[in-house]
Amino acid sequence: MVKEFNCEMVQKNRKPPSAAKIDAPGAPKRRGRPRAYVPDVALGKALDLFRRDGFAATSLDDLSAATGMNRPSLYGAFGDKRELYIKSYQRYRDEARAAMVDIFRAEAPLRERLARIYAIALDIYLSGDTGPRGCFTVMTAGSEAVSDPDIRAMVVEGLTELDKAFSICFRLAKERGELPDSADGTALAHLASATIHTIAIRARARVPRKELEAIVNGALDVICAAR
Amino acid sequence: MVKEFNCEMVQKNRKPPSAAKIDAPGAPKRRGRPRAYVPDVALGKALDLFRRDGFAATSLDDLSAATGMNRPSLYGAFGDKRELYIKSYQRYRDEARAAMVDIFRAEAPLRERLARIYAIALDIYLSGDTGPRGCFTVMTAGSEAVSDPDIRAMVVEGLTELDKAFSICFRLAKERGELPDSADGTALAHLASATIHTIAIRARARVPRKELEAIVNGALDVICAAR
DNA sequence: CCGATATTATTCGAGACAGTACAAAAATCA
DNA sequence: TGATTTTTGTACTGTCTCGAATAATATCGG
Repeated sequence: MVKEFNCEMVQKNRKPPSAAKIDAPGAPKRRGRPRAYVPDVALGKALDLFRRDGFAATSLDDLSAATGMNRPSLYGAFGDKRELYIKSYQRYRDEARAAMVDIFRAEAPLRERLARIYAIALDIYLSGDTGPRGCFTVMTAGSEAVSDPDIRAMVVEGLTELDKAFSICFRLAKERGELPDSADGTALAHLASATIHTIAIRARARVPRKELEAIVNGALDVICAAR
Repeated sequence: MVKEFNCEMVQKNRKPPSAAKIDAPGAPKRRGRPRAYVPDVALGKALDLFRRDGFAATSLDDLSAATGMNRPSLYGAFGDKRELYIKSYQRYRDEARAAMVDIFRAEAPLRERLARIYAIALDIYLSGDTGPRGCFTVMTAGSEAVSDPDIRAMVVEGLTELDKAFSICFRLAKERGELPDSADGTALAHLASATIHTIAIRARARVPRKELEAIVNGALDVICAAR
């Protein structure tokens, strides 16, 4: 049974901000025993695990083994399992955003811009040593988002951020005359997001990249011919 | 850590077909102590739980409580947790198919047929006492499909079944002159499936029905205007 | 009525789980 | 050097987990 998170109780028993004070770049010399890990790479390893197995199927022992940190260090650095999941998700979003943001506004023609976005998305979704990792937003929507309001809020934000990026992309295309003014930019953006979602899901089911690319190309044919 | 299912070993230790012999309709009188449960409704309860919490976060105790069957009865009727999950998924697919199959081939005009499909999909995805249950195929793709080949095969089958249903729907529309011959039925089918997937995901994130309907309407505008 | 059969109910056990307590270790500051 | 601070490593707790073993119960065939 998934417990609803009782925010009041939980927060009362938790130290205020605590966990994971990342060292400022202008190193003011930390005091005690030095860390045996690099918080950033440890968070990356945790993200890998969560993306592969999901929240419930990932144990703290797994995370401990993958990060090389023992359990108390994990708590000290990132808080409990849920906090670590949230931080992992934020990290995922930051990476995905960084990989795509420039392309949405690039000078290239619409179709090329979109094609590059989908190529990067496929890279993200199909990567992974043990199998395709899919889209963390989509996976989180399917699992934790229903019962955990905070996580749900982040997922909704992730979904709408993508919608908006596509919207801006299509508005730009209309200004550049690549799409007629009559085209419904919002509807096209939702279709573009939907195409992202469908390839993320199919990637998880190990549908080969060639097929996913064919789906993307078909979608781009329809979207770029909108009137 | 999610264990890969070792089919050989597992199947070797398991009684041949065993579990869940559903009573034939022409009741030949069962022999021993009568069941205190109706297998079909118990399976429905199990499906509800799995849809809400996913495989990993649903315990046998939860299932036992929800079905009213104690653990040994669960095993006797459905096998272990994984088998129960698989049977639940098959049940879900059967129900979804039954709810939609007639509409795909109905005489109504294309847009109306599609609108009715999406209305039913939204009913399925938004229903649930404790929150929207989403699409079980999508949720399973996000979780178990990567590591479990059998489950993955069922998920792929579910995805392609929907693609094919939409394909047939669009072929019919072309025959009826509702779409030009030049329209790419396969691409449109994938877009239609993508729209199903995106509303399933957003439903899980508690996006309200009105917004989902707006997304559907926008998608139908584009799809039905294809040339 | 008695035996066979099939289900239920109780209980157990070995292991995994999340989270914490505590002492040892390694660095800085004085 | 010695005191302080922070992290590490080990061990522990109580709970939950799945699956199975056992015994009690209820129906049917004869």
